[in-house]
Amino acid sequence: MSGRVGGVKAVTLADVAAAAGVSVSAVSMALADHPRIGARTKEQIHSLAEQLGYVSNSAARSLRSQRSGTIALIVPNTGQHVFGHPYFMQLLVGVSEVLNARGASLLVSTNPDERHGLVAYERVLRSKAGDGAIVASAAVDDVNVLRLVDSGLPVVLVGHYPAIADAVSVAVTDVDGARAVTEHLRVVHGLKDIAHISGPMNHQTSIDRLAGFKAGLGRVAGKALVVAGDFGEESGRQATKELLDRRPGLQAIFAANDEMAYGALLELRSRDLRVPTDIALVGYDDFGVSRLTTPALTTVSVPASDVGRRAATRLLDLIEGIAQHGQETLPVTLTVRESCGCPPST
Amino acid sequence: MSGRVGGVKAVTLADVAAAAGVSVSAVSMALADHPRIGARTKEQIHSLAEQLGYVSNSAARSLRSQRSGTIALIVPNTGQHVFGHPYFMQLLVGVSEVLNARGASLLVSTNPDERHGLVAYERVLRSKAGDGAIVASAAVDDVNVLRLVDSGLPVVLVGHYPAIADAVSVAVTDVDGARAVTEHLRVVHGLKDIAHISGPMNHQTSIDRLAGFKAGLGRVAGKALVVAGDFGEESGRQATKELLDRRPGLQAIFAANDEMAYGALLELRSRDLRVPTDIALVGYDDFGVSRLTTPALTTVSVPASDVGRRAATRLLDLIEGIAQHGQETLPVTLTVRESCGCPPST
DNA sequence: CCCCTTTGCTCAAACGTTTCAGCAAAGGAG
DNA sequence: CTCCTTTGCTGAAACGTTTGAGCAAAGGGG
Repeated sequence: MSGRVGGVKAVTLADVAAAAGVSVSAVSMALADHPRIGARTKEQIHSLAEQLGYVSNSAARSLRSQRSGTIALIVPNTGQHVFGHPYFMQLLVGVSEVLNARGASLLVSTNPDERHGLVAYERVLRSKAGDGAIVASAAVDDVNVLRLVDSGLPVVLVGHYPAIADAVSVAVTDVDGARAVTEHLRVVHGLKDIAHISGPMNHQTSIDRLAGFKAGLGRVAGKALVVAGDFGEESGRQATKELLDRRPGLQAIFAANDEMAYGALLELRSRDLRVPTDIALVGYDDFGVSRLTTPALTTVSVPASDVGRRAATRLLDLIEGIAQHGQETLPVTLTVRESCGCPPST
Repeated sequence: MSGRVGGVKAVTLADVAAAAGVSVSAVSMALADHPRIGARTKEQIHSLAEQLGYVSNSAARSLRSQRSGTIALIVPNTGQHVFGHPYFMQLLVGVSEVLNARGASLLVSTNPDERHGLVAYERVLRSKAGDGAIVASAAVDDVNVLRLVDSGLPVVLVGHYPAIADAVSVAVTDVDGARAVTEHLRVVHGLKDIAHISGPMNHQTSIDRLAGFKAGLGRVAGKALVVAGDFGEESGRQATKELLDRRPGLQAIFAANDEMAYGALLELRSRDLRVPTDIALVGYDDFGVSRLTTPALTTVSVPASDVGRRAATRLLDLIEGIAQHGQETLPVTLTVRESCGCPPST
């Protein structure tokens, strides 16, 4: 055993060729199952390669074939922000499932810090480290997304980007979901005074959910009270403070995601307001633990892993030259639990 | 704009060289800040490269320099299993933070299916796609881990591997944590009849937490009741059913992770057993939402993102030739909330 | 004024693959 | 027996980079 760190002596095509007594090309072609290599030779080379533990060098292969076999998941946010949200876990589940099935690798690229929106894109885009990219959770005003799409590199966007009409993207019916949950509060529970804690307004998701909220209010929309958060739990708590101070008799809060709803729940608890008796609360996303809180949170279920699956599938198809067109939209579903005032289901 | 999919014309060193009127080597050396290149030339080349949008081709660079600038996070489980656990999110947070800071990329490698423990390792190990690997959550009897460590490739193991004494690893004080939480139940709350829902016993984490549990029971250890789960919520629920059926007057349940504790909570609720009045419940991990359940879950906080940070740091150091020795162990902390019987903290 | 060092660059090889053109041998048709 | 096709392989080039050797010019010491 060599004392050098990382001193693994790699087996190359040349080693296999020498052992088999044929040329390097023959080995390469045999392993690629090229028709012009004899069956006997192929068999021999295959078993020899196996025996020697040959694995093709991915750098050399990529260089020569202009194909890395890797796709990048680009998230223009810091690591903390990204992985902190269960949404990305679900997305990753779907993406990695498809990539595994199709023999591709996954490069996860996040931004070092909030300033350099560029970095995450560029690293992958230019260096050819990935054959294509899935871009998740970019701000609507992020010019880099546009540049990336325009560059001709295969890219699938996660989410709805009205500004980039011809992009290939996979989104969910956020407007419908937000309207549905709002209407549930208004129609089923007869609540009129409903406030919304929105996400950051430079994200389309926030815009859509806000639009759905307003639509769901129907003709009482004039009373709409909206405070923006940042999708983080603490911002949900802050927003709730503000809402309660501004509108003491508030009947319901619709938070644009579950994490902010948790923050709201904490604040409501600390003010001894009972959910849903004193005030109803609903969230959005339905990741992980919404059903474990007390009361269990009524929310909108977003099929994030399906989104990941579709995004990965379409990206791989795109890379393989199968044309993909426009926006694909997956439906969300209203998940009624107790925090809206409905009775607990067993 | 070319009509071809992915038809991005890459700018190479040769293009920059031509524009600058120097050789390719000069450009390469200038960009690498080699001392034998004149200051004026360097400056000119740098601005020209910037202007043309040159980004080095990562495949070519890797091939020539035998360095990919990428490290792999290997998780010998399927995508679903991996990302489903908040533990990995936290790990990823730490890992990606360090990698970003040090200019490395992250390749996430999971297993296509449970059968082929090999695949996840091999893909990265041999193809040189990664300069090193962080292995998370492997079973203790996984021979591939041993092979990987023995291969000489830089590897950092997450967790405690007694069988591989000389491996570089980052773990947490699981035995201490489990003992602390058990002792809390026994000493502070005076509970004697405590059961444990363990994780799968082919994981060291489960073994350590079980050992800590037994240690924490002290001389009442004879009464120890243990049922194994699989770290999933549903298995926690099943285990709880079994425990309650076998020991009706049970005073407390210590689940080896929070997810199984959630499952236990669900089962206890459905039997109208009140926590902590009728029975105490504690978990382990403290990810995300343990404080949002009702009652808030007493648990042991595992600094998973710190583990990720340390693992990544040590791996990069290892790759750079800075020797790393043996096991590093990070402390866990007991996080007391309400489910053990302690009063709620405001 | 000559020789030696330093400076600033160029040349060429190498990393491990894939792929295309080509060539020898074998087989088949006439 | 000759010519053409097919079969089965080899040789060489190319992908874009890094790097060590080498070379010309400039500078400095004697």
